[in-house]
Amino acid sequence: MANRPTIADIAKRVGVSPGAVSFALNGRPGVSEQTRARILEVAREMNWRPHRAARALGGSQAGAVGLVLARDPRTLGSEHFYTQILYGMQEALSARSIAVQMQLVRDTGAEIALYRDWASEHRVDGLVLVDQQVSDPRIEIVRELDIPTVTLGLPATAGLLSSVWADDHEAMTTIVDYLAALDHRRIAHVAGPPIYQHTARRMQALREHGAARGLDASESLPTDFSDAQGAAATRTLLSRPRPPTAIVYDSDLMAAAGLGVALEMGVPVPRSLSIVSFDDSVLTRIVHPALTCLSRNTYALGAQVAECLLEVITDPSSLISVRTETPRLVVRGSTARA
Amino acid sequence: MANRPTIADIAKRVGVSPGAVSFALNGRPGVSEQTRARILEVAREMNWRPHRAARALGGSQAGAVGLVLARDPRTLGSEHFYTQILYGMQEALSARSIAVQMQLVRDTGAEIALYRDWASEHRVDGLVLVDQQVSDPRIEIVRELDIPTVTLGLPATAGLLSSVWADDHEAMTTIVDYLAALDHRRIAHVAGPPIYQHTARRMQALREHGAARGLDASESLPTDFSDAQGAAATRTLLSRPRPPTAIVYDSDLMAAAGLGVALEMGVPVPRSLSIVSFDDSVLTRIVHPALTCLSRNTYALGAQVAECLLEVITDPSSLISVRTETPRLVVRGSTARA
DNA sequence: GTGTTCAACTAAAGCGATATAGTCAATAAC
DNA sequence: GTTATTGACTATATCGCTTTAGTTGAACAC
Repeated sequence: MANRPTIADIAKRVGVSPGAVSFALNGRPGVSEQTRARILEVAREMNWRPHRAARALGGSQAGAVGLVLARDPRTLGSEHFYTQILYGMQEALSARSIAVQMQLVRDTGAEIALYRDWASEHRVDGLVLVDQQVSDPRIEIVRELDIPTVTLGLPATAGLLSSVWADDHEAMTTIVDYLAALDHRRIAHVAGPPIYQHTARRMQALREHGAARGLDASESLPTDFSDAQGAAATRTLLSRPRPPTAIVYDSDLMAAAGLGVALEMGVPVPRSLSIVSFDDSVLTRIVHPALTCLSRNTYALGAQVAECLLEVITDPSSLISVRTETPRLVVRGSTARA
Repeated sequence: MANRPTIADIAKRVGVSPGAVSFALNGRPGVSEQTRARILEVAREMNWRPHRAARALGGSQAGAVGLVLARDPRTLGSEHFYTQILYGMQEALSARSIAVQMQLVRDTGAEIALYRDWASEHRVDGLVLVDQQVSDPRIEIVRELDIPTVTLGLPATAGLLSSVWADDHEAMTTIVDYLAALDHRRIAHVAGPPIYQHTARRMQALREHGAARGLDASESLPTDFSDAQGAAATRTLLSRPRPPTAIVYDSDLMAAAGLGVALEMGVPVPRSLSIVSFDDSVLTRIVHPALTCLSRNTYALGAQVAECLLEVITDPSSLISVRTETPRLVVRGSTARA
C-alpha cells in the first residue's frame, strides 16, 4: 500500500520536533498558536491522517467499538432492526472516526469467545450487548474482561452495566389497551424465545395487563423467531375452538407469516382477526393489508447507544441508564373492531 | 482494561529472547522444534493473543478487510443478500482472526471518502467492492490508494481488479427460457437503477434474448430498488392495454411489492400474471403465493470472496477471476402457464 | 587442527504515535 | 540582580511485535 505521511514527515517539513506536531494535532498545550496553525496547515496539505495502529499501541485506544449478533445462519431473517441500529451507530461514531465492528456469529458461545478474542487483541474500546437474556452469561464476561459496555433494551440491572432501554412492558400495555378498546377479548401473543428479556417482559405484561383488564384470554406462545414457527403458532391458535380475535407478534417477519397463514385458512384480516406487529419495517408495509405495528426511530436509537457508549468509554466508572421514547402505535389496515 | 501477557512475558518464562518467541508463534524458522513446542505451550497456558495494533504497526497488517454498502438510509430494505455475504466472509476469515469491517454509508461519495480514511489510517488490508457500477469511480480510487481489492459481481474488467462474479446474462436467459416455455410472450422486467452493471446486463440480456426468441414484448423498467418504485412500475405495466403476462423483478422486495399491487388490482397470480424474483430470501417464501426465484448459496459466495481477497492480499500482483455457480431457478407458486 | 557452514539463538532497531522529563530563553517577582 | 515562573519546545522512553544483523557453539571438511 502507498506510503502515507507520518508525524515525523510533518515535523521535518515545519522544522519542529515530532512531539510538537503531536501536541498541535491533538489540540493540547505546548505549542504557540502560530506554530500550531502552521503545523495544522502542513498536515492538511500533506493529507495526514493518524495511523490507527500506532495510536492504539501508544494511547491504547483501538478506535473501534464492537457489536455482535448471535444468530443461527438459517434464522437469519430480515435483520432490519439491527441494520438500522448499526447505521445509527456508525453515523454517530464516524465523526470521531471510530469504527463499528459488527460480527455475526452462530450462538452465544461463539459470541463470548469473540469478546475474549477482541479483548486480548485490543480490537475494540467498547461493546454493545444486544438481545439481552434473562440470565445472561455475557454480563459476567464483559465485566471480567473489563471492557466498557452498554446494553440495549433493558434498564441497567442491578447496577451492573450501562444501558439504553425501551419500556417493553408499557409497549405491550399500549397494544392491549388499543385492542381492548376495539372490543377484543381474546388476545394471543406469538412471542420470541422466552430466554430473551424483552420477550419475557412482554409475556409478563400481557399476562398481567390482560388479567387487569379482565380479558377472556391472553396467552403467549413462544417461538424461535423464525417465519416457520410464527406460521405454526398462528395455525395452532386459529385452529382452536375459540380462536383469538387478535394476535400480537414479536417480530415483523412472524407477523407477515402469520397473516399469510390466516388468509390461507380463510380467516379474513382484519374482519375476523386483527394483527399487530411489535416491529416496523418495509415488510409491514408491503403485505396486504399493511400491518398495524409499533414503530420507533431505530436509527436515532443507534445514535443514542453510540453516544452512551462513548461516555462509558470516557469514564468507565460511570453507570448510565437512558430510557428511550416508547414506541408509538401506527395503525394500519390489519386491525379492526372485533 | 485488564493486562494481557505479551511476548516478552512468554520469553521471560521460557527463558529465551522475545525474537525467538515471535519466530515460534509465527511458525517461521529460527527455533528448534523443541523450543517451539515449549513456547507454544507456555503461550497457550498464559492465554496469549497477539496485540493487533502492535502487529499492525510492526508488520503492517491491520488484520481486517473492509466492505462498504452505499445505501440511502430510507431505501434500506431487507439487506438479506449482503447479510449473507457478510456472514460467509466472516466465517471464512475468523479462522485467520481477520475481521470484516462493514460500514453503511449514504452514497458513493461517502464510500470513496471512507476508503481514503481507511487507507490513511491503515485500518484494512483489503476491500470488497460491491454493487459494481457501469462507469465506476471507485475502481480508480482503490488503485490509487493501492489497496488489494476484489469486486463482487462482474468479470475482472480490463484486467483491473480481481473479481468473483456470477453470470447475470445467463441468469436472465434462464428465466426467459423458463417463461417462454410456459408460453409467455410478453415479459416485463422491473429493474434496478441502470447505473449498476448487473442491472445493465440483465436489461441487455432480456432485450437480446427476448428478440432472439421472438417474444412480443420484453421491456425493462428501471427503479431505485425501493418497494415504492417496484409497486409503481408494476401498476404502470398492468395498466397497459396489453399488459405483460410475466414480470421479472430485480429484487425480492420489489417482487413482493409487485405481487401486492397485482392482487390489489384484481390480477390473479399466477393465473393472469407470473412473477419471478432475481433474489431469494424469507420474503419470497412468506408471501402468497410464494415466489419463483433465482436462488444461490450466498453464504458460500461470501466465503469465496473472502478466499479470493486473501489471495490478492498475499500476492497483490495477482489478478484472479472466479466465476461462481449460476443461480438456479426455484419454481414456486407465482409462475404458471400463460 | 584450522577453516567453513549451519542451526539456534540473541541483540537491537524500527513501526508511528503518545507522554513525560528536560532544556532554554524570556518574563515576572522580590 | 538573582531567583522563580512561565511558555515553547526538544529529547527520549514507551506501547508490543517484527525483522534484520549479529553471535555462539557444534558438526563437518580437508
